[in-house]
Amino acid sequence: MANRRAQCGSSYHHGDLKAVLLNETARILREEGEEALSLRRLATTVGVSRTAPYHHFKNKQSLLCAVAEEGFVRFDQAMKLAMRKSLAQEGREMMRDYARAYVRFAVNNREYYDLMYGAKTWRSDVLAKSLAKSARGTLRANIERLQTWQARGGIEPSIDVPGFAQVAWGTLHGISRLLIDGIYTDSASVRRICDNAADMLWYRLAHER
Amino acid sequence: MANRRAQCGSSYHHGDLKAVLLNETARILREEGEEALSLRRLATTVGVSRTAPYHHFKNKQSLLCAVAEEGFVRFDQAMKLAMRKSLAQEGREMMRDYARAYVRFAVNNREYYDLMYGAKTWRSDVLAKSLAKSARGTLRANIERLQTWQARGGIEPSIDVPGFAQVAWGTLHGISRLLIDGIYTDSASVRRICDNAADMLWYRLAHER
DNA sequence: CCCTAAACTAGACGTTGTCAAGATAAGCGT
DNA sequence: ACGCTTATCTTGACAACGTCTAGTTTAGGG
Repeated sequence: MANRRAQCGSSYHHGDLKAVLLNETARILREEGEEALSLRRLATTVGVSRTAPYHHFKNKQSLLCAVAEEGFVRFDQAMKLAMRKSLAQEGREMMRDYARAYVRFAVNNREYYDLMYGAKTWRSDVLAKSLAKSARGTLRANIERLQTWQARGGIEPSIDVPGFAQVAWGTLHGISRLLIDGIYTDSASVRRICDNAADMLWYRLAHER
Repeated sequence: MANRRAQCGSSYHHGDLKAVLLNETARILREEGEEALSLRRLATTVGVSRTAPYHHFKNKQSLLCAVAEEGFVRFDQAMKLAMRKSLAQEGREMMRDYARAYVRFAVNNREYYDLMYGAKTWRSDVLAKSLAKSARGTLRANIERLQTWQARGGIEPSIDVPGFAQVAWGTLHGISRLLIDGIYTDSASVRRICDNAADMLWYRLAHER
């Protein structure tokens, strides 16, 4: 069971194919782009026959959804880590840290981010359950954190927190997408863009209407 | 030259193939999605051989870029029309109108919007020139409009207008994408989301730091 | 009226996603 | 030790795709 092909020379069973496929898929997406990913080439690269992946994933879309799901796990980890670091910060600086962390993850892990919030992923019914669970869990956690914060007096009581969260998410998502897709004319100053956005969001949170 | 095949029964030359291809492509994208678009099926649907489109477009990507370019034209028209209507408005209401118009266009013309700001379109070198010209022109026009407005005293002088425009674009783009891709949990209240975003943007514009 | 160029077609090649049928190996109870 | 079940992997096949090459048809200017 624990004999990998790479170590064992040439065994019929691979031993760890599923995990290897997930990693190699992410690598190809990152280094060569979505167009370059084909199941056949993937299988060949990994050293396995063309149809072997079908014993671990229903089809190509299912493989991509699995990669997306791993992306959500990594995203949660990255954001938790970033938040832990900036706990002691004052509000505005905390918002800046959050924005930077979000966009940094998106840009540095675009192969995952593309899948996490890609139209194909969400329109496919393959992972409708577990994927939506991961994703909506992330959003809900954010909203609850803000509401706790509001209850403690850190945020104006008149603010509609869920509504704000929607807009904040939209803002960070939009900036990330424009950066990833190479549409911003000066994508050099990512940090400045993030801080501008964060300040705007913080304004909205901290001021009465 | 003016004999269309549809009218003329069966002439060898189609007469209007390029325009028909552009429209039919948009229709397929809108009604059946990106995955359903193949050059062969497109050609067959239009009543022409498989390779006929290649006499009007270098390849599939080139066709898609042409559709995207038409999208930019439509976008400019739609936004100009919307702006003309809300010229007399006060600042905050004007911003709301702008946000609504932007998102409405994106959602109602998703087949164009997807291409206009899709990664494939921008990484492809086919339309690097004319496409980038359309797109960046749109953004620059926005910035200049804001700067004129600022010079007249409608916007705080301390505001960095280009920086603001980047963030505003990101916000509206992000909201549009989340709506189009079906990721927002309650996409029913588009108008409320837009107004929230617009108010936040307006706050940033109208208040000293 | 012919001739050039534009528009279109037919055939072919390599690649893709996926299915069906068969081969192999691991792990289990006996 | 042995056979059975089941997970895993392979080979062969099919239709659809993007695109290339070579040939065919038509329009319009000299």
